[in-house]
Amino acid sequence: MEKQNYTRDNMADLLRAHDINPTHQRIEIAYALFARQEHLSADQIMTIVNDRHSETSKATVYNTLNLFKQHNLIREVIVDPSKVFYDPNTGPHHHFFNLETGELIDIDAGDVQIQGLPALPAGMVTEGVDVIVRIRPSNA
Amino acid sequence: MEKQNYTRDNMADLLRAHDINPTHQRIEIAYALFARQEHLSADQIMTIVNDRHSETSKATVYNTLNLFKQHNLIREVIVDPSKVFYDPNTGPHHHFFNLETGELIDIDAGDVQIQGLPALPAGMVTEGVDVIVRIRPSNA
DNA sequence: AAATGGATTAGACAAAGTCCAAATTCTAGG
DNA sequence: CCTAGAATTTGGACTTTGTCTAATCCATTT
Ligand SMILES: [Mn+2]
Ligand SMILES: [Mn+2]
Ligand SMILES: [Zn+2]
Ligand SMILES: [Zn+2]
Repeated sequence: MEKQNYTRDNMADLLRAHDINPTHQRIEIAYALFARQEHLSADQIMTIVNDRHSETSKATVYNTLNLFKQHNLIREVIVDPSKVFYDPNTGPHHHFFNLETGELIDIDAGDVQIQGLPALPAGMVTEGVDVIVRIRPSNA
Repeated sequence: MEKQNYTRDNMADLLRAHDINPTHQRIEIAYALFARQEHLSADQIMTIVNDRHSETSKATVYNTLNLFKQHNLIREVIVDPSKVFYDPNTGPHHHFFNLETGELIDIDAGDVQIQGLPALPAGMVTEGVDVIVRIRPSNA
């Protein structure tokens, strides 16, 4: 929407803005997610980041993704039973989930209303509401 | 709602009604889910089924749960990044997910309306819509 | 340059789930 | 009742995702 120039340089600024010390590896991982604006698994990110040249270990990929998550730079999407997807979009939104390809497509939450949800159990508050629309090719 | 007498005997009928050959192990696994009407992981089911006496292998637990799912006797709930929950309720419904305890609570879908979802990508049909309300204790 | 604290790493480890070939159990026919 | 064939179950190897730890590396400060 607003800014769409995702270079490695302003990845460092983005990280600093979230109180994250920008290191080589962290910049590469952030760049992989933000430049593409896609939903990626840890394994995909590891492949992308190590594709060109530099080496980033599996431990660092997981460390970094969990760090980004804690600082609200990215969020997780739980939709595939076998792996977590990491999402550079932290704004309120939902997802189409293509059951055929595993692809995720964002749905802006601004246009969506959910009505008729029952009252929360006593002493509970809502942390968030996730809507997942599972879709597949019609000619399947 | 309707029937709430879940005995091992009518588990066999239930399995036959879904074209599943009722074996000892399948009856025990179905009984674990339907008598409790809870959302259980494969590991929890394995523990329950082997608790009293008989032995059921891990392979059979997974084989059976996948078989039940294929025959629409149960459904999966994908909400915890580390394990799948199996749900004896196949009617349309959503879930509260207690982030503290991992507990799932059903929300009947009859009362819930979702409006403002965008059009599906071309050539796609909806397989289902899942709503997950993540909740946590307010005094956290 | 040395010290320090943070970051990264290899590799061991754990947990969920799948796969396979062998063994068991079930079913039908004779 | 007995047996062949089919269906089911099983132990254990294997894969994948993710975590953990102790050693190493690196950046910043003095
Ligand atoms: Mn899994
Ligand atoms: Mn996992
Ligand atoms: Zn998204
Ligand atoms: Zn449910």
